[in-house]
Amino acid sequence: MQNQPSEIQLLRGQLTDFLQNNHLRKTPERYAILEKAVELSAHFGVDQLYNAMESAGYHVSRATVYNTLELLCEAGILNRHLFATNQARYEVARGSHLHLICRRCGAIREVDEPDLTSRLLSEPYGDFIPEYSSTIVYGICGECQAKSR
Amino acid sequence: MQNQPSEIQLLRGQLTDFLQNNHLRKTPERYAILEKAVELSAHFGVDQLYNAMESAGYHVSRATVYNTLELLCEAGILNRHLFATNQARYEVARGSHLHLICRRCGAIREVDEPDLTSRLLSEPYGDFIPEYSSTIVYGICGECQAKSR
DNA sequence: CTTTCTGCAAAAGCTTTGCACTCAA
DNA sequence: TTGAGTGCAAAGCTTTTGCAGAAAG
Repeated sequence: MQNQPSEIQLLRGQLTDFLQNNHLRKTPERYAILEKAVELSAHFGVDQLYNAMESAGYHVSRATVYNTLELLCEAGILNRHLFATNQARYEVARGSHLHLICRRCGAIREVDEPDLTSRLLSEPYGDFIPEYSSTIVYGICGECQAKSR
Repeated sequence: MQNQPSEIQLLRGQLTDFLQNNHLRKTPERYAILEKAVELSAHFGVDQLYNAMESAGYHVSRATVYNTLELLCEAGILNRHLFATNQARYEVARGSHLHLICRRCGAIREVDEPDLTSRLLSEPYGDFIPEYSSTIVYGICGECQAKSR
């Protein structure tokens, strides 16, 4: 009897397929970055990933991090979001949820919304091919309301 | 019989109310920037507004543009979005729609979605007070598909 | 008159780019 | 062997900040 493959195993396979199909190279950096991306909590930024890898004693250049994260998006493994700040945030593409962003402090909260993504992606948009969606509700979080009182 | 007030008249009034309620000053720059913001097509960037004002012979500093656009968001007159680029985009807060963004060329297309906004804003989010929403569907536009063939 | 707001320029932060070197195929 | 990929550092953009001067109330 075989074990169920873990998420990271599936994602590694997904990356391998993507690289092969597109005649791209399977470099150790690409797999290492995928590994850390999955390990980090949701909505990580480039710097966060970079620092996490440094701390783990695995050095890659910032340029490679940028390149690889874009590649992982291209492969459909990660989604790229821009929330209140001008710093790109990434998350593993899974689940259907929206993001609550506080306009004051930038705090991000995730709210499950089971049908939202599939509904947005299944609509007809003419010749535009939808890939993933990003829904943000901007407002003020409880903590910041308390502060301004 | 009185004429219906135009949108810009309503918005000027909205700005005046906001400034008075918050004990802020009614400077000519603030009204001039509001004017241009409404005049510009949807999804304008800071630079676009700045240049438009220069062309019109009305000089304001970039810092003032930044400050005022934030103030107009605070007043609920504009909404601020971050699409694929790291350049903030603003639009007059009206209608309920989502945005299709091409991951290749960054083209923005607006699609009406009558109930989306009200649905997102009326949901219960605990102590988070929702103000406005931003829904983006990322994908590849028809033009870019044609190019890569 | 006082304090907020504006203008200017410098600084800061994220991302991209160019080039030499490395290594996957 | 060879060209895609990586590392490093510099450059590029957008946005923020600090301070002196202008002007709203």
